[in-house]
Amino acid sequence: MEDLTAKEVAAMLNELADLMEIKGDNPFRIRAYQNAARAITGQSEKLIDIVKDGRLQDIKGVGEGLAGIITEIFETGTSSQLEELKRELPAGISELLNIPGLGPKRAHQLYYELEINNIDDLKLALKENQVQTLKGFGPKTENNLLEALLEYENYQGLMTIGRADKLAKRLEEYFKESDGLWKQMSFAGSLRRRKELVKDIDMIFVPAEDKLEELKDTIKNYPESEKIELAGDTKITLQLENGIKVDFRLLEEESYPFAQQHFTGSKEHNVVIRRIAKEAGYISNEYGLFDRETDEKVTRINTEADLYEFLGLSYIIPELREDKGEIEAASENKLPESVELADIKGELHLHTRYSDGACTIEEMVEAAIAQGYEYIAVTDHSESLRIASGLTVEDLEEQAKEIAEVQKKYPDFKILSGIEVDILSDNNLDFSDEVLEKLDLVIGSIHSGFTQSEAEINERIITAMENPNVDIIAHPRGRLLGKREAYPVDMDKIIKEAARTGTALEINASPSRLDLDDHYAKKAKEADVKISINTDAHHTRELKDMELGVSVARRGWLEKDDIINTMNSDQLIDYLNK
DNA sequence: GCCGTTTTCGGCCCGACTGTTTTCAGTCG
Repeated sequence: MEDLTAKEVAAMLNELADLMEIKGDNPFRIRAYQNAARAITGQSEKLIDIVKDGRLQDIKGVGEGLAGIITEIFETGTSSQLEELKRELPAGISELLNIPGLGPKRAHQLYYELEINNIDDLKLALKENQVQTLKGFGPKTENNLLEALLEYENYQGLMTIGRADKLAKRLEEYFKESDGLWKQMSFAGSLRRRKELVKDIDMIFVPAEDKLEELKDTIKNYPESEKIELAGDTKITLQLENGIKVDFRLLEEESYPFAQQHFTGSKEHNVVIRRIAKEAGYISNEYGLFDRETDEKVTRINTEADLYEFLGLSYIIPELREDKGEIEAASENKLPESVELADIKGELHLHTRYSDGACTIEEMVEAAIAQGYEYIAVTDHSESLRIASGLTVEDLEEQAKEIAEVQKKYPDFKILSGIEVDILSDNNLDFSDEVLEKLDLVIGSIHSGFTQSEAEINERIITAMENPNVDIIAHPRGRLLGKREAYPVDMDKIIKEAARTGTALEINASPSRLDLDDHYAKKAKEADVKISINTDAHHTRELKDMELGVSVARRGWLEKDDIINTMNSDQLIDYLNK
């Protein structure tokens, strides 16, 4: 039996689906493959265990056929169907589908009529005007595809939610200057669902009376826009620098709640919502909910919550709308009571000038108080992390004195003395137990030895968790979003051991980390592992990143009680002393 | 290929925009 993750198997099923699409297979069959790919990644159990027990068909979306394919992948490392398609279609062809405006039908034509089987071939053919000779293509399509291809080569990534938030803020400020032109304005899409990586930004507007045209012009004149991608009656797409797109939808006021729901997505969530509406005898779209017989609009829906209620569901927060079990839970009234930003009572991971932070202890305290917190833990780096001027034992004693001084000035606020201690490559911690014992809070983390094997890194983390002084493991996977992959680590094992040793795992809220992510945060909850949401702030302003960490927690179905820094300071101190 | 309080067949979400057509196909979200 091959050792594969659900994600790896899902990638194979999606590749199968892509190739089947290009070949021209039955679209419903293709969707079944895509659904199954998503369904297996949404499982909390390890996929290999489900396969071993022969329980694949218990997963909704996996029937006899796909269970066979998935089992075959585990037994042989691949699928004979996939291998056959790969023999039939060249390797680079599925990448063509990544170019905006180029879907399976056109890829099919390009391959079978012009023998184009990769991006480079396509670029050449477009430049030599061969593509416009195909049926259904013309000079405009050819030109659009060439532009899209060049953009794709230039920018093919997703932006982090942190970056998207900054763009969104500038958009919001721009449109607030012309607030007479609209009655409603909101963001939707994956930005509103708070996904860690966002492809584009979606905005919804209800224009003020007689201001539709003026609003459209204002949108088109957005100063950061490099190109108007498309502009219709109700929809405008702008392209900003680096190929980032912003979609605008303009609707009547009575459509607003439906549009919010519709454009927030996800697509998969909406497919199920519309099916439920259909089964109840309605058509659901961005304009309203309509009786299938009479075409009459349901008038008593004024908010998104009304819409969910009408369909027999409790309100589903945007962060959960991924069709990963939330609709079933909503129909049974079993949704989590999602943690909120206001539940967070303190910050347990931050840096000061003692190591690589930019601010003093007192400045961090002031900022935390301004944010409504009851406590912080000062957790600078330990000695061996020289790049971040890690503290020696003497520095740590020095710092303890300063903490005591500042504590006197702020009697109603609790300052915990802590450390972010390096878990060294030889499994040892950077400080002795004698040093660690004296501290209120110890965070263990890996900042070196990323090239070690998975077994070695597992062992490092597990050894650290077995040390009774270690309270939290920081950024457990070590990834930097869009920059560095996670080091090899078996998170299922780490979560199991965290439960056994009573160690909390961190959701690192820094926009470049978001580690744990929503997926593993959910798994941790299901294993009864406590979570600490920490910003790892190196500056007072970074304490505000907490919102991103809370979003990850909300996407991971976490509730207040799953998170240690929702406790008040007395409860937290009790918890840490246990 | 999956699914079932219309259950073993016959469905499978819905609409906007563009470019290509002359009533629509393809793509996207």
